[in-house]
Amino acid sequence: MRLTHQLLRRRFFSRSVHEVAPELIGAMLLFNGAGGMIVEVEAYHHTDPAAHSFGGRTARNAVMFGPAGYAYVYRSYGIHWCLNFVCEGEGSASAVLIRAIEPREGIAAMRRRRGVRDERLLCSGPGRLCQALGIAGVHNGLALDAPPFALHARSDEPAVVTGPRIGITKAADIPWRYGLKGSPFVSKPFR
DNA sequence: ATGAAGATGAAT
DNA sequence: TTCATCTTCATC
Repeated sequence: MRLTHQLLRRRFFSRSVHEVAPELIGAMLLFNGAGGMIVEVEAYHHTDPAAHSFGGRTARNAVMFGPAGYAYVYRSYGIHWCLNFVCEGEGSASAVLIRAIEPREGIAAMRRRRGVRDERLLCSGPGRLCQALGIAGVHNGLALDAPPFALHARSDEPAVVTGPRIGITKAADIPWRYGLKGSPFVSKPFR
């Protein structure tokens, strides 16, 4: 893989979550050398009733209230782990949920951790991609610009599509899911 | 102490 | 469509 493109630093994430989310489409996410291109994300602004931080600071969402550029990892449905990138200024408590990546690096390790061969089933979904990359609760609060994380800016501007979010009951109609147009690696098709 | 809901995924 | 699985948070 060519690493000619820029590493995403804290400044990249220190902006509105609605600017950062679409710009993450096409970026490269690596964790301990395994990962791929981000093809689907969801924006969670603190004013959004569906955001974990909406009801105020708790033990679980504390990282969301910290500075931008850190990983917020939480347990979903008692079984899965989900990865977010904290954005905006400290105290804003807004983040982007990483929902799917197109596998590029460390595919053998991903298959081993996931127990499936089909590349479309490796990282297409927030729980799946965490399992494939080996991301878990112990990684909550880690900086995104230092190992084991490595995030690289996209070199071209891809075609981005939007739609309502997945698995949301409150504010389900808010179209803050962003995806790479035509990608077969999104967790659910855009329409 | 208890209970209901939950930013999911896999099987049926 | 059902269900596994369990943390989190509000309520009693």
